[in-house]
Amino acid sequence: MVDRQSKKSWLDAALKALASGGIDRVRVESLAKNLGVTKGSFYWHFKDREQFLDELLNFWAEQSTQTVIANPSYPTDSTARVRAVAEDIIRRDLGDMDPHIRSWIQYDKQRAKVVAKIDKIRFEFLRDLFLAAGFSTSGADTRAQSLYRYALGEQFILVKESMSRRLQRMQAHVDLLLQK
Amino acid sequence: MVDRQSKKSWLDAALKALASGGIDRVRVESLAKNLGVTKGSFYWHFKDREQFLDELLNFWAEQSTQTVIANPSYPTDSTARVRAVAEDIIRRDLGDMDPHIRSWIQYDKQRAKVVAKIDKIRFEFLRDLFLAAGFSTSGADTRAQSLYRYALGEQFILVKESMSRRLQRMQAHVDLLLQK
DNA sequence: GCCTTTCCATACGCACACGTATGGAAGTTA
DNA sequence: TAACTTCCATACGTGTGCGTATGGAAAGGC
Repeated sequence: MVDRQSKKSWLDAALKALASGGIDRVRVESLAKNLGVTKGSFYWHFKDREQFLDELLNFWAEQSTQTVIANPSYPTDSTARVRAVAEDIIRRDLGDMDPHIRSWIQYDKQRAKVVAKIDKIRFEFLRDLFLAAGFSTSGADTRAQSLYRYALGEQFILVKESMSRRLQRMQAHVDLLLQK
Repeated sequence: MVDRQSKKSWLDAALKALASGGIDRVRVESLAKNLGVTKGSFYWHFKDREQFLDELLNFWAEQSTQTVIANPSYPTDSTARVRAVAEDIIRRDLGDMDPHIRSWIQYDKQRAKVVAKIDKIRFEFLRDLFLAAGFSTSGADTRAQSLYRYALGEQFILVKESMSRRLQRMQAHVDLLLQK
């Protein structure tokens, strides 16, 4: 038994390729080469490339809801929580794969629905943070939207800065959001 | 003289194709079909697809600096100007082509430099607005960054809302930024 | 009216990537 | 050990899109 592949190994390789050069680099023969096998393996595990991409999106969606939301180590103080989450968002780049996924599904209405759901879940998570921090329904709503758009914008801005500066900026932004 | 093509007509067609389905739909034979000619025309006007894409990016860059910045009809009152610009950003989707361009050049470091310059120009424009509105250097800086990231995030968020609601949200965001 | 330049059509070769067909090796079960 | 399942290699057909070569039509200069 030398190097048998599973579905997961293909999906992992695909995520890596996606992050390196976009969906255009997620090619079955290319992935096969990276894994040290041939297409034969791919077409045994998956029907075709389209179905594979569907699984890839779901694969990402699952592990992205797990990471962003469920972090038990956030502080209990409500405003401190907001700050901690904001820092977390920058540190892990909102999940790291996010811009690649978004660029990919931008022209695919069907697959965009999956990402829209993720957006909704994340937004509600952020909104609840602001609600807990004592803001009104509409106040929490706009603040959560501001924060989420900021996080998205952060990924597509092309004037890249150092991590410390980005963290600093995010905290300055949160300062604005937390004013009463 | 029946339907002679110019460089510009190719570039216009390319922008349209780019907006409709991303850079993957910018194909010479496809564009030729849309224009009612054959590849022969393309390869007379352009060396190859790569050089064409370079020209396309510059083509966009020129007309995007013109539109966003130079609008003489903005109000003279400094905070009213901020609001007017913010509304303008939403209304014209930060130039409309922006998300398509960004998705395209995301994996192309060379071409990304062009977009980075645009980012810089726009940011400085926004920062000057906040400076004029009486904020300190660092205060104007973070506010301009917040606003620009908001604008970028707006383009990639997948929970699409109505224009009126988006305008309303943006104004609420500006309210936060303009607090003293 | 000829000649040159401008612009495009047609036809071809080529590379890449998908999907399929088929056989076979390695492991599993009986 | 024989049969069967799991997984992959090899080889092939096909479509798509790039780039090139060549010829020709239309327009303008002389």
